[in-house]
Amino acid sequence: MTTSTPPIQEHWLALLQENGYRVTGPRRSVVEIVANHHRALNPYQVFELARQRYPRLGLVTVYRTLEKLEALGLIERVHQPHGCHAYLPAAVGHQHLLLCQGCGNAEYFSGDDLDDLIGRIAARTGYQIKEHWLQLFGLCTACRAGAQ
Amino acid sequence: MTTSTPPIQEHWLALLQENGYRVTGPRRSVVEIVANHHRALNPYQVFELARQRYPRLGLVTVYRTLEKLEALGLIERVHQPHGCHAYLPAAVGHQHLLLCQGCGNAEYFSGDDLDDLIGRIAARTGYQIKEHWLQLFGLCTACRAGAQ
DNA sequence: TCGATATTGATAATCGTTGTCAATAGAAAA
DNA sequence: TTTTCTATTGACAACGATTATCAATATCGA
Repeated sequence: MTTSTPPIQEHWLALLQENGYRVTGPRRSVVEIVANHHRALNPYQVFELARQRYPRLGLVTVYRTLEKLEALGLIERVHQPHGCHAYLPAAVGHQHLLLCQGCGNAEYFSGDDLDDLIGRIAARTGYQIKEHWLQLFGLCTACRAGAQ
Repeated sequence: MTTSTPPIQEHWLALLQENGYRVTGPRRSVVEIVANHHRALNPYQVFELARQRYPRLGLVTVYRTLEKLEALGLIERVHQPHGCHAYLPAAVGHQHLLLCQGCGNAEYFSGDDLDDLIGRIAARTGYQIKEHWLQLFGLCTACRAGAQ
């Protein structure tokens, strides 16, 4: 039996390659961490985790890699009450975030139903609404059970 | 004719007083700026504006005053794509933000209608949802007309 | 295998924010 | 009013997070 590499990770590395970037050891380690986590990680957290794979890794390289991944639309910044510099694999299409306040787990959901609300607000205020942010915070099933 | 001081400002100063804080020149200048602006201002912007009223004002005092105003629930932090450290006079009750991408103007609106959506997501995901953030971005009437 | 050059890590520089402290000023009491 | 206590102030230093610099290194096409 062979341990297969998660496809997301390979996709990201291929995309870096296709865009003229080199695929290096440090970048592999960063991609591996961010692509396979379900919770928002800030640059230092990524550094600490990725360093276990690639011990010579420098923090600066983490910043630079995250910058490129964000530019390619592979990750996106998450705003939270405590810190606005954590990243998650980007959603497919336009989705919203559901964050667990217990374990930090993040899930996307699609909330198309906002159109009505947005239409009403637009009509009431005269604004032309171009974008919206919606995020829900709560406790996931596991944390509800555990944190009783 | 007497130029009357806006009531919000007086209310804030009174509340500072009631909570055992002293009402000082520097604080007056900060309160005057934040209480009377319709757009989110970061500490340095507050500093620059308030300094016009009270030239000896120090930046550190702005930070400390904003801290107190936030603790008293008089202002709240606004998260935006470019910067998460700007403040606005707090909403009355639970409201959402509508921000103009042109002039930066900020308005609150109530979006009670989210209950349905939140209920659906809770049912679908098993999460117990405790909080939510909703922000709309767009162009206000004036900016729509001007920025043609 | 080689070579051009993108990338790296170490270091320094910068920015925004918070801590320190003597001087000052608010406000209650005399 | 004047006095007195002490919260508050601004200047300065310290700090953490992020960005710039640069010689050494590693990638990947030739």
